[in-house]
Amino acid sequence: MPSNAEAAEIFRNIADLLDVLGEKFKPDAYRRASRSIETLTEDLGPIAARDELGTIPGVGDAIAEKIREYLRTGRIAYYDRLQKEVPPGLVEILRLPGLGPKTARRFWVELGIEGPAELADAVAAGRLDRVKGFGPRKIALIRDALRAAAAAPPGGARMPIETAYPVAERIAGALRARSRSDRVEIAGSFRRRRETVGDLDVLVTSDEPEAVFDTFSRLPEVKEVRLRGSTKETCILANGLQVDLRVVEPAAFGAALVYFTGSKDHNVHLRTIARDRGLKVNEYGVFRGEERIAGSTEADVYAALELAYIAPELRENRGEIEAAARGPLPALVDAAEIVGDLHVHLPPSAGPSDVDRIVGEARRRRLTYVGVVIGGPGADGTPWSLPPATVARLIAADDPALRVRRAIEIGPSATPRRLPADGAEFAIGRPTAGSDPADLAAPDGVPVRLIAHVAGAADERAPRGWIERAHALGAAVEVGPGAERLDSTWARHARESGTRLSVATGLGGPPDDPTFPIALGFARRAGALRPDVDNAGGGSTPVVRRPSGRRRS
DNA sequence: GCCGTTTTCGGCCCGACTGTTTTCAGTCG
Repeated sequence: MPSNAEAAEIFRNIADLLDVLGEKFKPDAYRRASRSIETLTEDLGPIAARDELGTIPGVGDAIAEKIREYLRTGRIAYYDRLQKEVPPGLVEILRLPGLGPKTARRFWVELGIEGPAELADAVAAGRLDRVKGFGPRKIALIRDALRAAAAAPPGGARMPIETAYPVAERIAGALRARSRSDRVEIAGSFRRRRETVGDLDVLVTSDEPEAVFDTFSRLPEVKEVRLRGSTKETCILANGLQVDLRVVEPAAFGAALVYFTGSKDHNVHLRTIARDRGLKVNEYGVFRGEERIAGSTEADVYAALELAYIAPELRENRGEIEAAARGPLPALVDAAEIVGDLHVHLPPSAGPSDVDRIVGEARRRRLTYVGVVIGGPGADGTPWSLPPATVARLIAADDPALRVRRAIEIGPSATPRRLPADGAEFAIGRPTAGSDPADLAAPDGVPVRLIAHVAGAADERAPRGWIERAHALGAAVEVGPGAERLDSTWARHARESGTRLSVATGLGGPPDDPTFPIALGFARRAGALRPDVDNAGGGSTPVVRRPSGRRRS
């Protein structure tokens, strides 16, 4: 089954192989095409069917033809040929930290080394000592890299943003509290809210870089300092994540934030625009000749390039720059606009005090309504419901400032029968393994307000049917923080089909629960505006479309 | 291999850091 991810990987591998062969510009061209394909919102198949492969940034005639070949046959002959030409071990050498194409090629051509094992033998035998350009430090670095690669599984794995978020926030918080730094911001794909992050780019303004580096290096999360200069430090965390910390002056903070937030292709496009306007842009600012004309804020940088501000979540070079050149972009849904959450869970054993905790937190967050799930099929499929005393406390908590509503969860194959459906005011559809969206229906008189998917549901990778069902029921689709359960894909499909989203708030979770910022970011990446979001305020969103004849509180 | 309100040919982002150097090459992001 051809996939965008696999095609992107093939083109990335082609770039590596061309690197080793000493090609100059082709590797970058293939990498650019690979990154474009990776961030596509649509499968390659339909794009090819419409004959629109050429509209993908970085894809020209030659790569379009290779994509068609891949879609047709599942293979690319050019790739197969390159793999025969270059020993596979050389690509492994290329992927060792600190070793690049030039070095790998020299090993191959000058020493006949074709893989990591032969390289290790050469190091051990001292064959590298006599080679020009290899001093003792370099050789030690190679030895370490080989040892690390042998000990660790093949690295480079990206981490789900949900996993990286708490540690990223802890680091940022520690830097804010313990150093004399004025501004601390985590940039990179983390700030763009990609589903996964490869590393963390932390940006700090301070007039004492050394003190910032000292604080950072001593954090308990930091396992190893890999390099340290006057403006930059690179560390490895205990969980394996790499963190690049940079200290910049306040006058350059906006420019640095743009630069290190990326994406790379967004930046390259910005520089092209700058050049067209007779300007230069780098991480220090926008320059006309020697004069810096912008740099302290991101808005200044975009304005100097005659562009409207572009939200980080949109910076993927998918047309956002062209749109910003035409005028202001529509405002994406904002954290302050989220006014409620209809899908708050309490465990079946929860008591009245748990209700108070949830309600208190909802008030602190200035929400105007919450829906609490009082029953549904449990993880094992058997029905459960909250104890009557807890439900009574829920009803009592309802007041004009915070409307509290009761929900039940339903699934097509496991519609609960022994639930207090009597007290439920709306239902939340929950896809279950192997179930058919068409079968999803709530008990009589109970409106379905939301369809929320959970990890492990069989159809979560093919959400279209569920989103269509939500659309037909007039329900919203919940967006959560799960990279692996493809929440951001759900958000994109829902948005493209005009189905409303609901942003999960993580209400009731632990203090460092990343649910809300990530779910919100996924919605924003999908281009969601306030009217697209069911739980974003604006006055037009009734909490529940209530069946007629019901009590009103 | 891609791309074009300077171009269909001749460019291709740009700066920090490291190691090995007597002024620079390679790697990384």
